Amino acid sequence: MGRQPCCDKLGVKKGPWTAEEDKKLINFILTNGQCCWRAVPKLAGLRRCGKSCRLRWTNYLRPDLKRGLLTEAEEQLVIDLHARLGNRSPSFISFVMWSKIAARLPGRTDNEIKNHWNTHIKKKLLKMGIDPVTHEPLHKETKAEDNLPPDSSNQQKAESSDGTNNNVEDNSSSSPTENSSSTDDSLLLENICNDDCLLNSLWIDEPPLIDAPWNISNPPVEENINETGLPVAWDHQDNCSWLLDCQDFGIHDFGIDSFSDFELNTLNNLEVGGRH
DNA sequence: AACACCGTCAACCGCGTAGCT
DNA sequence: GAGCTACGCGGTTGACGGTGT
Repeated sequence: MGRQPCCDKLGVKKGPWTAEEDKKLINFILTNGQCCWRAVPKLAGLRRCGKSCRLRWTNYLRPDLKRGLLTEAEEQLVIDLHARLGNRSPSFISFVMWSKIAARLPGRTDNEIKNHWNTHIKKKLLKMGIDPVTHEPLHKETKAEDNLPPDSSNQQKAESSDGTNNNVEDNSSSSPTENSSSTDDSLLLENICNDDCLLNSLWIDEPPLIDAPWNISNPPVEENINETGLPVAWDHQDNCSWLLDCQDFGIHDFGIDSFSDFELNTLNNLEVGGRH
């Protein structure tokens, strides 16, 4: 089937978002909720494609987003989840479900976690002598691959692990593979750190435990709070004081009736500072 | 001071697929 | 069941800021 572009290429703006655009998008979503992204740009008066609007919203403008570096605990969780989810694709090409991982980390986006993985965690693991893809010791990699096809190498290597890497990866060293039996999966599940229902919730179509994207009451971590009590990420907007209004909303569903006229007016009356 | 290099991350691209007709 | 539309996802790119020379 032919695939149409998500938007008219002509007249569609690309590149960094301006504060003005952000304001328009937030204003629109606060008013109308999230629906039909394709129509959003037109209705919001933006010269962007719907996809771009969705991305901007989910990765940057959502009021519940924490920003800043991942905490140690978050990082460990990402590593742990990556070890378990990374190779579950039927084709067993490395397939990381960043969105699933992100669902376990309140206030974090898949894009953010993906970036953090590629820029920080990957290097960290490599430095520790661990293959960030297989979560196996690097020195085993070449040995095992001599005798085994790539698809079946993980289990063998895991079993032959000498346990020299006493890090979080150790208990996740048996990345699932195509040949994983249900027994292997059971073993994996047993090893999951303090939430056995984790993978079930990820792999069965169950709502994620963290399923309240608008749970503004979820406090940002301390180190991400600035002197005004706001997430520091909001400082990144040159003028994002107007986002304050979002925090007070009962916007679990972001319905139009979730905030007051005053708040809407505040949004409308904000001075738009230049961004970037 | 000027330039090159590197790291980070926001944004884009294209594919897969759910859902509708 | 086929065709189409829209959305969500992971991979990738490129702009920008920081650091080193």
